[in-house]
Amino acid sequence: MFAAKVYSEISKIPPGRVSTYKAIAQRLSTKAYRAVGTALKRNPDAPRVPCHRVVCSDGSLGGYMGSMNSSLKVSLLAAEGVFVKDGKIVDFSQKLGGRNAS
DNA sequence: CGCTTGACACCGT
DNA sequence: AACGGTGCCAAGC
Repeated sequence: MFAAKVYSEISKIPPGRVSTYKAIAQRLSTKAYRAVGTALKRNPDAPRVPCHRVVCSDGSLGGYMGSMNSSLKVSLLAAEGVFVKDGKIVDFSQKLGGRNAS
C-alpha cells in the first residue's frame, strides 16, 4: 500500500523536524505528492502518524483535517519546537536539512 | 471499472 | 514578487 509507506515515512520524522509532501513522495520513489496528502486526509492512523509535521514545499502548513484546522497544526508544531510565522514555518529550510539553528 | 476530487507543486502571467 | 492555472498519482464514489 502506497499510503502505508507514506505513514511509515512520516512516522520516521523526528520531533522538531518537518517534511514536505514532495519530499515524502520522492522518498517513496514517486511524484505523487497529491496522493500523499490524499492518504493523510483520510488519516487511517490519525494519532499514530504525526501528519502535522508534514507541510508544503513552500514552508506553509498546507492543511490538516478539512483544511480549516491549520491553527491546530501550528500549536502542535510549536509544541515540538517548530514555530510558524506569518503562516510559514520558521527556519523551515533548516528543519528540512536537519541543521542547527545556531 | 471509470470519472471526479484532493492535506500539493510548478510554470506562466 | 504575488496570483492563477495546469499537471501528476492515488483514493473515493
